[in-house]
Amino acid sequence: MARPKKEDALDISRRAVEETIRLLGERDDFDVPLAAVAEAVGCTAPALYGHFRNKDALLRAVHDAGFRRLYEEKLALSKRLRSDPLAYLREGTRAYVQFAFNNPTLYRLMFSPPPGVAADQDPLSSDAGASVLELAVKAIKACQKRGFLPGMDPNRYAFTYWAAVHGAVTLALQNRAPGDEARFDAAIVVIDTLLEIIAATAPDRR
Amino acid sequence: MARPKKEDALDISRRAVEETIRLLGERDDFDVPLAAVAEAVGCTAPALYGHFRNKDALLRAVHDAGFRRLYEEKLALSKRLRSDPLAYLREGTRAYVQFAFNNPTLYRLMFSPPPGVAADQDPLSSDAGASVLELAVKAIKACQKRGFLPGMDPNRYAFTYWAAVHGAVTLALQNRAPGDEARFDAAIVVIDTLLEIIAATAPDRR
DNA sequence: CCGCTAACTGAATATTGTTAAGTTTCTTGC
DNA sequence: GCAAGAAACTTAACAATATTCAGTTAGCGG
Repeated sequence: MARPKKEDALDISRRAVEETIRLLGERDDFDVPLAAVAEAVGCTAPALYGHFRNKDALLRAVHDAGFRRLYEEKLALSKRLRSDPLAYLREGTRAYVQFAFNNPTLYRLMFSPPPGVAADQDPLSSDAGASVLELAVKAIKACQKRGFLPGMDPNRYAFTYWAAVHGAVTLALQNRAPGDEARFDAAIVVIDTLLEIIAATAPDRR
Repeated sequence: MARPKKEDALDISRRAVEETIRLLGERDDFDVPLAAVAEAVGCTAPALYGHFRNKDALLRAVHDAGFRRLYEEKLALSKRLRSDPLAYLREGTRAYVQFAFNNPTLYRLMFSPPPGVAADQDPLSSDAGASVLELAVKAIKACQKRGFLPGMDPNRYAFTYWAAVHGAVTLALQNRAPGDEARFDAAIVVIDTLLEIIAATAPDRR
């Protein structure tokens, strides 16, 4: 009873990541047992150690795959809305929030990972999170070309913008949003507030 | 070998929380073994079950104690700087960031707790986090009395402000801050950017 | 057809949260 | 004072789960 029919090695690790993401969608913490992942993939737990050094390595792969998904979703948007920077910023941010609410546990794994998962990650250069920030920087720069946020350092402002959105998302997911609005709305309100501020920085057009 | 000398029940659960906070300071995840807490307190692991229903309940107590500490630190500041709202906002935010960097694991437990710890927490009314937000609302209102942020909804703006600071802190702690500055500086820059924006909303005094 | 390697399996081990049963100390009614 | 009962802890047992180990089988080069 070893070596089933014939299984592509790449296939099994790719499927392990996919199934883990799926299983994360069904629970609210990321302590998914390795045995559950193995069963979903169709093997036993120790078999996974042939593809990942340990559980943290598997979760790190999931973490990275999450950033790739998020990046690709946002990239698709930017192609559609290249012409209107402010609309792209709004819709891109909404897509970001939507992603977080659609995959709350995955989002938590991506941004508040247990340290074993995030460990030894290069300060941020080779990290998938960097490319997400890059998108924000591009969006801010595009807004500046239309006259918004004149004279501001785009990197600095993009990081502040991203921090606000990310903070609102995590607070809302944690149910720490104020008022009686639904949690999702609380995050949307933050976006609207930020966009109002940016819009107010436009040069007068009177 | 049971029932040592005489131990106040309140004393042991208070010390369990304190020792857990201390132990959290020595590690970067919150999987501190119950046995370690028990040894620090001076009892065995099962003894803790007389004071907390389970480990999650202990961590929830730690979570709440963290908010109380944060709240008290900020409250002390507000008494000293009541006269200058913008300075209070700046210093209070710096104290907030300082707290997060001084107690990174505790901060993560407070704001990204495993769901078992945060569970059944009233939407937010009876939560200690609400009082922290209250401080932000008061600070924003005080700023408005001095002419800043005219006409804005203070609750909405306070939440956005808090979200930005919280987001910057978590991103910085996760080493996802951009550029080559130290992580702490990255969070400070966000504060400065936010304060610049608020200052720019003041009515002209020319 | 033979050995060799890769890749997986079942069983074993270690850690850790939790429960069970027993024991000692304190308290309280008499 | 003292016996009965409750309180609060102990040690031992249990359960879940990550990880390791030794064995076994499938495919492949000769």
